Amino acid sequence: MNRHTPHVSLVDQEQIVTRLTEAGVYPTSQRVAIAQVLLSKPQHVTADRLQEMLYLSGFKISKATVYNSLKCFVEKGLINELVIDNQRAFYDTNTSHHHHIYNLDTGELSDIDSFNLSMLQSVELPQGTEIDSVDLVLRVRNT
Amino acid sequence: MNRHTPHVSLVDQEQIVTRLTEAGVYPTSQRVAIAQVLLSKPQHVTADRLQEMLYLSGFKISKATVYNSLKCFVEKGLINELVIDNQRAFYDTNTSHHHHIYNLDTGELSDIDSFNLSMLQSVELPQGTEIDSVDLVLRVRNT
DNA sequence: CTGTGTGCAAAGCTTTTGCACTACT
DNA sequence: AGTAGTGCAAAAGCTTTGCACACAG
Repeated sequence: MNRHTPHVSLVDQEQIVTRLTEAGVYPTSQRVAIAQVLLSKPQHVTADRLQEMLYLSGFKISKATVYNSLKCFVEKGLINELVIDNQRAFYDTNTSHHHHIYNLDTGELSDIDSFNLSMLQSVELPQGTEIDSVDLVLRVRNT
Repeated sequence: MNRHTPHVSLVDQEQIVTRLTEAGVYPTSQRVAIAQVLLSKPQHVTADRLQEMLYLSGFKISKATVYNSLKCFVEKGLINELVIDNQRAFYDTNTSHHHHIYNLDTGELSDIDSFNLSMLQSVELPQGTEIDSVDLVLRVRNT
């Protein structure tokens, strides 16, 4: 196996192409590579970390393309963009409704299953608006 | 009143100096100016907007100093830094515990009084960590 | 051959750093 | 004069834009 051969199987590639197409994303080679690395398992990544992972898998894709692809995936509902840290965006492959624990010391991000937030029903929204999402983040520190 | 005279009273200045000193912040002229404009009323501002407000009040302070002062105020508990939008930090002069409604269409940010989040007691925190803060943001869109 | 849409270098933001300078001792 | 700490220009980091290029019809 030479150094340009990505460590992925054809089966994965076909599944990914199908998944992208069904979501309405045109499956270019860059997007397929990104989706293979990103969607392979439940994870929270930054654009920077994703580019690094792509590089380690043998793909050389510009940061602009990584960002544009992530944005495209978010718009089509394949992943979620998280607002966790003012310095950088995190992308979450788990699109089901859940919340997060963010370790301010280590940068580690973990999931909390969605719990009942029925008390939100009593919140008065501003005139002419509707809820897009409810984001809850527990920020923790090492003791 | 010439154009270099800021529209603030001496009484305000003295109160601000006292408040900064009590919080452990050395009251330099830039910090006093920033605190006067920032702490004059409950509000949510970005660094950029704050610099603009300072300019309109007759103060010319570099963006680096605005950022460094805001960071200093956050560390001393005078204001809170909010994580609301991946593009920029918001600073909140209301340091009591409460949550936020963010309008994705207009960028408008409003408060929700803190409600009972007792269900968080059942959340298992990662080993060796303690809660620093609990942030809840309702993201809304115009209908 | 035409038009739609992509990939990426370069530009544009936001935020941090490093150092000259100030203000106390 | 020494020292601790500030203000800001310049640097760094994150994200978007604009245009050359590729691909489908």
